[in-house]
Amino acid sequence: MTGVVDREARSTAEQPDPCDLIRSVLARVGDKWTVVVMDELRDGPRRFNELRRLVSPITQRMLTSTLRGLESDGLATRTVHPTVPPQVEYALTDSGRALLTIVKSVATWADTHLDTVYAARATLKGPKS
Amino acid sequence: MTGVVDREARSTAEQPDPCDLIRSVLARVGDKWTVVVMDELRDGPRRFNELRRLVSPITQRMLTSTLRGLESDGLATRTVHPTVPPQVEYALTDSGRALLTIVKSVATWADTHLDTVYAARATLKGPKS
DNA sequence: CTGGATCCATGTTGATACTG
DNA sequence: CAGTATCAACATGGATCCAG
Repeated sequence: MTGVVDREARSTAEQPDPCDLIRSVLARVGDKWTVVVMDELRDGPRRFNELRRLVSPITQRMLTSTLRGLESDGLATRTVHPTVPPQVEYALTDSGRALLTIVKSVATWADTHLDTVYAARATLKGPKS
Repeated sequence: MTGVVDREARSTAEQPDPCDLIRSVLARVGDKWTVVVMDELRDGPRRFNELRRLVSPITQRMLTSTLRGLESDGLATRTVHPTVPPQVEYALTDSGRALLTIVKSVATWADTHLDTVYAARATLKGPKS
């Protein structure tokens, strides 16, 4: 990532390392469920089981852990409504929304370069030896 | 990813599923080494052990596997020079370069939202109970 | 309804040694 | 130089059961 983020620029609040953060973000959007969940939050807040249904075959454990991940990076918020039965709403933050936009540009990239990718994969499989 | 890629649009060459491809790309850039390696290829071709040194504590096994991954998605090329000792050069393709650009926008995002992320992480750790 | 806790199968990574 | 092969450590995800 040289040249992308000035590692020594920010004066005092020198947290771990910007590069680590970048990697952790990439790892997060690279995991199995995060992006799908974020995408389901694009139109507004969703409740836990609502997401569970929308994201189809995700397990509770994974949904919980995915949401905790989003929350812990400030990409989504968790709002508990003290009703009975309990209701919990999740919503994207502005940060999350901004990141989702970037992720969608990856989707666009994929769409644009479909041929390249499949061609490359096919070549490695069996170019007729 | 609803709305990003029209799942049914492309007529005949219906490979697996664009969504799968998107996920596989996200997973690739989300892994530990891919982006770092790509970034080292940004200024031109590099040889195997050259990359090995540049990417510091990467193991041969991981470098090989990372490069194979890039190659298999058409993000980088592998050129063998039949000299002795053998020389192998890796270079980004145009696709790879385009993807790297997008990834760098994630880096920019991270830089912009540093505060949000760290604040969220700190909040989850110990908001003074 | 929301989610914590546990167990377990599987995949991924690193260390190390060996090869054309 | 540029890999491959093997094995062990670890992380990840799913299934299941329990609880506020």
